[in-house]
Amino acid sequence: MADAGGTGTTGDSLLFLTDEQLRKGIEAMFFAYRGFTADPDRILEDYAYGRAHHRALHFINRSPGTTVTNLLAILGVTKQSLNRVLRSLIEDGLVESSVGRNDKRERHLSLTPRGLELEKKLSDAQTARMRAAYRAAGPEAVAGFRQVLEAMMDPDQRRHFNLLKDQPG
Amino acid sequence: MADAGGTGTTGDSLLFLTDEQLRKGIEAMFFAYRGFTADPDRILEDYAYGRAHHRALHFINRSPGTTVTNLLAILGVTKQSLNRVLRSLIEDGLVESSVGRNDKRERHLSLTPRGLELEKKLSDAQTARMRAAYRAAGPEAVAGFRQVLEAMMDPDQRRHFNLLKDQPG
DNA sequence: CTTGGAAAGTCAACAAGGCTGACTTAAAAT
DNA sequence: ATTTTAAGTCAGCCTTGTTGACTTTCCAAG
Repeated sequence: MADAGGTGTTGDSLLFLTDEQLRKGIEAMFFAYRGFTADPDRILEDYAYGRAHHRALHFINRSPGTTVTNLLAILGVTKQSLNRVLRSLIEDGLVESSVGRNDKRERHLSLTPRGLELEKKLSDAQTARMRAAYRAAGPEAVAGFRQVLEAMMDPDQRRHFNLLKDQPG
Repeated sequence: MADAGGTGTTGDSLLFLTDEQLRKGIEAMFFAYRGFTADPDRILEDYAYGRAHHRALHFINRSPGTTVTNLLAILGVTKQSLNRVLRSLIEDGLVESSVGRNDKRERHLSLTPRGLELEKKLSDAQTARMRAAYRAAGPEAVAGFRQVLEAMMDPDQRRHFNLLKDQPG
């Protein structure tokens, strides 16, 4: 923690590493995450679903045909937690679970037309805010935003994040 | 939604506003927020406290003497939710609640030495990750990170965020 | 001085969504 | 044939959010 205050002897400006700046970054994450989830949350109320359902819909849409095990690793929750959410989505006809071809133990998950519809509704709401923020901040700010977020992830999370990259979606 | 794909006629590069880029931003927020909370969460386990306790400690530390009403507005939860958390922190001697001078209905909240100690422990853990991420990404990336986060906030949240700015803390 | 309303706190009940632990079934791998 | 893996289920618990109803305290306006 030497020179964390940035007032030391390094000529290079490290003022962006002061405790005050870091604290503000923490607070920015807190307030921004609330905005980030606010719009989908409002929509989900009408469906008696929660954030957990949204996450499942998002990542199944993102990687159609993914297995339950893979989804568990991405979401970082227990099998029981995910199962509760998945069961209701399957019962309601938003998600389809099909037995694996090669390995019949696996279940491959995909969205039904109704599932795609809700996912799009949620995604549109969340993306609208994101787009406005991106547009307001500009491309260079967005690049920085993405760099810092990626650096904040745990290595495992970053691996999952990068595996999602550039998929045909 | 016109030209959201960025393949249209605008000569200006709007590739950072493609649906794919926005989706990646959403996923980056999700994975990064998990990293963001991971370290404090581990510490809180030892104290039988949760994230809600951490948030209360953080903002009381940030604005010593703040009132319950102000804290409610910042945290965006109900009085009952906050009260449960606050009560346990007061009972355990981490937070002090004192009757207001001018308005004796108000309670002014501040951290006790023990409260300061835990807040520092949590803050140090969270700040360490933040500092590493900032350092890895560099000052310009950090500026962009902050710009985008601020643009994502709801106006009310942004107001609270900016009121916290540059306090003597 | 009385009264209306704001601030704070409390009690009860409930829901979402995490968790652990124990257990079953089916199929793949050894 | 046995072990391991993938999936699913049941039961129970915790945290943290919610509503609604209610009390106490106290400022401020009529």
